Amino acid sequence: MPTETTSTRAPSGARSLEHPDRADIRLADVLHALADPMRLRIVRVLAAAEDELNCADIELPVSKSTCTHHFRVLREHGVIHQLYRGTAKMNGLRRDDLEELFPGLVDSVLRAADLQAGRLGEE
Amino acid sequence: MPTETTSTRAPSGARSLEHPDRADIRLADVLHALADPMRLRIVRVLAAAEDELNCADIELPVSKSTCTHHFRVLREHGVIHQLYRGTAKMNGLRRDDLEELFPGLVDSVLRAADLQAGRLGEE
DNA sequence: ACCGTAGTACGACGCTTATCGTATGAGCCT
DNA sequence: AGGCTCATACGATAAGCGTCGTACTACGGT
Repeated sequence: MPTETTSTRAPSGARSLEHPDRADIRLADVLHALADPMRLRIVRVLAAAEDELNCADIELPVSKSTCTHHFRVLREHGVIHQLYRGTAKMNGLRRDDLEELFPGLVDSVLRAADLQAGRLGEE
Repeated sequence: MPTETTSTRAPSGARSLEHPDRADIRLADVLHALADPMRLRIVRVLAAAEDELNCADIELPVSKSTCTHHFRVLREHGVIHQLYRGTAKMNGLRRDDLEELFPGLVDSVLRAADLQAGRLGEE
């Protein structure tokens, strides 16, 4: 595809991101997504925030590409949803879907993370 | 070591296994341990059993060495405890420790696994 | 029309992991 | 004592993952 740029696969206005249907979210995948310290950190920040957050709003000690990678893992495993708004990409927890599928799971993980952070003297 | 057989490193009577102290158990490690389908299966069986279980009591579609591997991961990450009884090795969930560290976490994971199994028509 | 900013794509690298097979060790039973 | 069974140790192998840097795309503002 030499000269054409927009017809490659672009749908319409906003770029679209692939999200798994609720029914396709697997427990092992969710646990795996949460098992990484960096991603757990992202999820904690997202859970604490009222609104959806920009990727860059979450400070992480990793490069931008690595950051993209972690957000994608979270999205593809059904933990967060993402959508483009202008040049930014907004992120939010899929609380409703997860609560419906695995009642109480996310809350207990977040609570466990809080408790452990307190125990270890972090925040 | 040609002729010597027993002095290689054998301690005393019962072989001893390394377990992490409760304070050293990390949430990310526990989640990681539970994120594998095979190990989640082991944990579910262990949770359903009243008594401690022999390794071989849990049927897994993997080789024996792989089985040993998964049990060790669960033990080293603080999810189960193991002890030798005669020729067998008994396994049990570290329910108390985990409940103290991460209240409700194990229960919600087990419940989530049950729900998902029901949804997928397995058991 | 241009540039800057936000994020992606892609390839690379090193480490971890899930799996296996075979050989070995530890304890029970006859 | 000898054999049986449960489980380990030790490679080996192949796949996956976290990380990075650089090059690229997509929007929005001036």
